[in-house]
Amino acid sequence: MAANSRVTIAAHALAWLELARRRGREVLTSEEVAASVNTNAVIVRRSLGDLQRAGLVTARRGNGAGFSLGRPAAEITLLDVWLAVSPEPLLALHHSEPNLDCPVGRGIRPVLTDLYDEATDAFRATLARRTVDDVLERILA
Amino acid sequence: MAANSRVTIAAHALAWLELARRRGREVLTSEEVAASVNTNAVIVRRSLGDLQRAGLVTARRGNGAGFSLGRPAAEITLLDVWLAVSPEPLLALHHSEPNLDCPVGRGIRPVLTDLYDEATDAFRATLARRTVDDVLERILA
DNA sequence: TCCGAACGTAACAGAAGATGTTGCTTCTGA
DNA sequence: TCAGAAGCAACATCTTCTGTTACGTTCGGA
Repeated sequence: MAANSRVTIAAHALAWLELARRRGREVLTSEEVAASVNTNAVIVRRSLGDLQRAGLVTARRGNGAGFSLGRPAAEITLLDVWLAVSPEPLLALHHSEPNLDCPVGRGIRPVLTDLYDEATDAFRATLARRTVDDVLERILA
Repeated sequence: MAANSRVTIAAHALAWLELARRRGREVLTSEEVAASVNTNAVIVRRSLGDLQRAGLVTARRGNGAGFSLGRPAAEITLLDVWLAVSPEPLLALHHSEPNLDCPVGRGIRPVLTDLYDEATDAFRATLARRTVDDVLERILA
């Protein structure tokens, strides 16, 4: 399958929550977010559920319920979003253990793990420099 | 599915080809590579086929055939490998077009594309600093 | 205290991709 | 010509993602 689009859905929802907030609407329902993202409300609730667990949004239940930002949009980085919704590493090791009788098979996994971590750290550091506020400002520019 | 392991398979195969070369074996069959990676020979041929198209290995057919490195291991970076085998972007945009009646839906895609490209470039730059030779040296260290 | 709106979540289906397997074709050196 | 090995297509299986329905849960307000 293609890379998953969870970061995109989450970033879209957060930017939309921030824009609504600026317009005086502190709370949006999953239906309202889903209408902008063009997906199902359950997908949004799942995604925002991840963000809630990470403290990026708050969810109110009951009558008049919905989601709102858990902290200022300028203090939510794309790295926060990525960590909240992306459990998978960018690159995977072997599915089945390599042949340990071969020097390469015996030693390659920690080596690749280190190298993949280096690259992933660079990826994360770049995401950490951009916030939901940046995203919205660029959209409105 | 989890992130794919094609880069891992390819890097493993290349490191093994280089080690074999140092030991005096210029050519390995897909069966021999598969034995080290612990997978099927067809998987190896598919993977090395990608690398061949990128010029990283050469394949000889016929009797006594097999694969060998297309250029020195110190001149094959992990970025070369990644580009040869990874067609998918690290982060995907929306599966279905967002709602264009919403300001966020209308403007978010190019913004996220730019931000994802930034992060992906950082990831690539890190991979570009490591070669197959580095991988093998670390394995043997 | 009850009701309704909306979140939380489980269950399921469909689509797509990755891996693995078999079998056949093609190439080429000996 | 022959045998070994790559190339390649077809298929099965497994997993993940997305989408959908359904139902339980929570809580403000009448």
